[in-house]
Amino acid sequence: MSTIRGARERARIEVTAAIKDEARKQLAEEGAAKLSLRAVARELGMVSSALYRYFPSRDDLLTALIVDAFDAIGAVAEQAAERTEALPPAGRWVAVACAVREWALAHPHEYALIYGSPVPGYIAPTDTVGPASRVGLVLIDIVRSAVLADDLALPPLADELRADAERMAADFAEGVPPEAVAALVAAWAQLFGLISFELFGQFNRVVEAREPLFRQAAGELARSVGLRDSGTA
Amino acid sequence: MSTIRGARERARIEVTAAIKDEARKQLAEEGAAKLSLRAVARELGMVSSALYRYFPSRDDLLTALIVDAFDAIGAVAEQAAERTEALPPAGRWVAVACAVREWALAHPHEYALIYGSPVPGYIAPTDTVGPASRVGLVLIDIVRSAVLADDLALPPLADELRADAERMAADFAEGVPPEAVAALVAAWAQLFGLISFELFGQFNRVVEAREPLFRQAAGELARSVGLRDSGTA
DNA sequence: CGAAAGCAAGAGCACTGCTCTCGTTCTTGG
DNA sequence: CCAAGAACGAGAGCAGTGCTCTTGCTTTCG
Repeated sequence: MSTIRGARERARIEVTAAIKDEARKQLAEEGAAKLSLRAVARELGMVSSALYRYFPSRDDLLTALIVDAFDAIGAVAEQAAERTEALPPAGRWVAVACAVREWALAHPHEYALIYGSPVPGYIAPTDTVGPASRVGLVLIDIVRSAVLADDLALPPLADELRADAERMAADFAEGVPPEAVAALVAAWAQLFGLISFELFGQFNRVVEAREPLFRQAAGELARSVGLRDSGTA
Repeated sequence: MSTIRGARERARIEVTAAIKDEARKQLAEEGAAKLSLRAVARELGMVSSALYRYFPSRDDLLTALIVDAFDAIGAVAEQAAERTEALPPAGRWVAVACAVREWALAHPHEYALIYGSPVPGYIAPTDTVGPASRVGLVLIDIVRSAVLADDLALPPLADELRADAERMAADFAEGVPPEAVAALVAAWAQLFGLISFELFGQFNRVVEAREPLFRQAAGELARSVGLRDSGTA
């Protein structure tokens, strides 16, 4: 599959990429709200209606950017995990968290696009769920690789939570005990809460030492999912 | 101050309130992106230009809604804290957290307005910082009221964080030890991370038992700031 | 009472997303 | 190989937006 049949198909791929690049550029400069199809077309030297041959609507363009952003932040997380494979799990956890945070700081508008308020009538197309889960899967993997070596003492689960935690474990975190899965999902959300507060201005006039605070909190989150600082393996 | 001088002034207040109400209604239905000045004016039976006598721009209208939303969620938090004054601190913490979450679930678009991605060129007018800090102040108060009775064992702070934590304690959390202040600020962000993930769809197809998960995580966050479950007031 | 300030209305500008039509160009099956 | 058909870019146009400016009317107040 994906063999390029002719000049037309090749051109289509290139133009599609050019549109996304220009859109990403405008997104980085002005934010999603100011992203204008007409401005993108103008900058590319084509007329606005021509753009609809490639994206059926503005929302579809945004969706494409969303998928790309999820993939980018997912790739960053995966790379950080690979790069630190030798480290103890808690260290890997913090490394992944810091990598994600740094990507967010470097691409604030793209981060806002995927972890801020859903922009349009917030449909969540099915093609976003795959890329969207990559960061989470990295965190799960780190915990999974550690859970065998470490007998963890996690807080017991309430009954209503236990059943769902077992389902989650079966669904996407096989081999991880339910207590850890529940803590993991919560820690996942909390990690992005820290990043969002920093990025969206909630820490303005409050926190100055943001990187140290993030490291400290990420380290505590690692503990909360059962990773010990002096973890063996 | 604030004595109503005449019919004109009284009318101005009423019209301003009517505009905000209609805007809030449209915000709740369609979200901030779709909020249209012209539609608000239309619904109110006036012409769009007349609206500019009351709000100099669309962003100013949004800012007014933001302030109101911060006040509303702050009031909810304060009420929850008052209502549970007799409970042990950890219980109050969870009660406040749940109250905030429930307000968010009931007013998703208003929540997105204040804790989602900053909508316009994200200026943060000075008149928003007061209302914005009310929830945080409630949490600080709970910890402060408990810190005397409980000798807490919190993780030590890194050097770069310690200085800032001491500054924060002096600035807005007098009487709370720096370890608790750092944990508090992080827990504050993490709390809203949990709410945002649930509200913005990140938990779709992942977490089903969201309320139990939130309670569990909020309880752990209470522990993380030094509040014991069996705390003796 | 009359000047001044506050107000609503309307027209208008520049911009947006999106649709439709019309020639042109490339692709492909008979 | 060439004609039918699909893909494409350009342009005009529609409905909607935020915002400005001018024009009269009404309320306020010296």
